[in-house]
Amino acid sequence: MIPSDSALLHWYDRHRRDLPWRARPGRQATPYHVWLSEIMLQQTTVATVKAYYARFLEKYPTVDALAQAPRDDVLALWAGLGYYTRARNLHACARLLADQGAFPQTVDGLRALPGIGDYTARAIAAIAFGVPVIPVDGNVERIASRIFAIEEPLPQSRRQIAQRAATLNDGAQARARASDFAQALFDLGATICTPRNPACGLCPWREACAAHARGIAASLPRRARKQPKPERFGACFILRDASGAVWLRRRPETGLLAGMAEFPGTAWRETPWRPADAMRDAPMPVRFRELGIITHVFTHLTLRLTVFEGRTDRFAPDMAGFACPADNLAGQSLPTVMRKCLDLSQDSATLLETTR
DNA sequence: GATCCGTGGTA
DNA sequence: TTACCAAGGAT
Repeated sequence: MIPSDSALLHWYDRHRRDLPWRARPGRQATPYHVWLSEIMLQQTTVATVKAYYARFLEKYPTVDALAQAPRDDVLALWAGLGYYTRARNLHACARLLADQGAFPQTVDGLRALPGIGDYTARAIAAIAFGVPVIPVDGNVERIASRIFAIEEPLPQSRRQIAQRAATLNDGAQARARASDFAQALFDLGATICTPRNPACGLCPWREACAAHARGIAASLPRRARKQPKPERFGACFILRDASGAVWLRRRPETGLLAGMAEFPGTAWRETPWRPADAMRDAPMPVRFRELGIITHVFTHLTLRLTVFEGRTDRFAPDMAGFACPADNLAGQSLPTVMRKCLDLSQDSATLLETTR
C-alpha cells in the first residue's frame, strides 16, 4: 500500500503545531522567518530554538537589519545555542541576501548560500516558496525507514532512505500543497512517529507502514554503534580586577568554539593537570583559588576543566585578551562551557541571571 | 565517506 | 548514569 498524501494533509489540517515561524493556515510564510528558523533548528530542538528565535526577530526584524549588525553582536545573541559556524554563516548569508535583494526561490539557488545545505535548501524552497520537494531531515529519515521497513542501519542507508522518501510526495495533493506537506512530515515525526514509543495507533499512515505491519516500527531506523568519546582535561582562570571586571580572550577563528570568548587557561590534553603545572599558564602570577571541576560534553569529546579564581588590583598590560566589565558578561559570546565555569563563582552567576 | 562542530532533554 | 538524538553543514 502506498502512503496517501491526502491522508497526511488531512491529519495535518487538524493537528498542525502552532510555531512562531509558521504562517497562519492558508497563508504563505515569510522567507526570512523560514530561513532563520531552519538554520536555528539544525540539530536543535524546537523548545530550545523558540527563545532564540524571538530574540533574533526582535533585534533583527529583517534580513537587512541582520546584515547591518556587527558580527560579534550576532555571535553574542547566538551564544548558548551551539554550532557557532551557523551564526557566522547566518551573518555572511544575510549580507549576501541584502546585496541580492531577495531570496533565491530554487533549491539550487538556495543551496549555493553559506550555511544552507541539501536539507535546508529544500526546506526553504518547499515551505517558503511551495516548491514540491521533500527536505530529508531526521524526522523524514525515521518516517521513511519505517514506512518502507528499511532495516539497513544509518548512516549506510542514508541514500536509500532519501530515494524512497522522495516518492512520498508523488501525489497531486502533496505537490499542490508542498509547504504544508513538508511541515506535515515534520509534525508527524515530532508527535506521532517519534524515535521512542511511536504512537502508531494515532498515525494517519499506519495502514501503509511496513514496519508497523511487522511490529518493528519502534526499532527503526537502526543505527551503527557509535565510538566512545575521548576525554580531555584543562584548567581555566577567572581573573578579576578591583572593579570586578573579568579577563577574557578570543578563541581562534576556526575549530572548536571558533571565534567565541573564553577564560584564559591551559591547553586541553589527554591527562589531568597538576595544579602547580596548570598555574604556569595563569594570565598573571597572582594567588588563585580552585573553585572545582566542570564537565562539559561536546559532540565528539568530554572536557573536564578545573576552574580557578583570582584577583588583582589591575590587569597586566601585556596579557592577551580583553577586560570585560562586570555588568557586561551577558553581552559576550561566552559558550555554555564557559558559563558553567562562571557558575562556580557565585558573584558572576547572580549577575548573569539578572541579564539573561 | 569520515570527521568535526554544541547544547539540552529524556529514558 | 550513560546514551541517544534533535527541521545538518562544511571540509
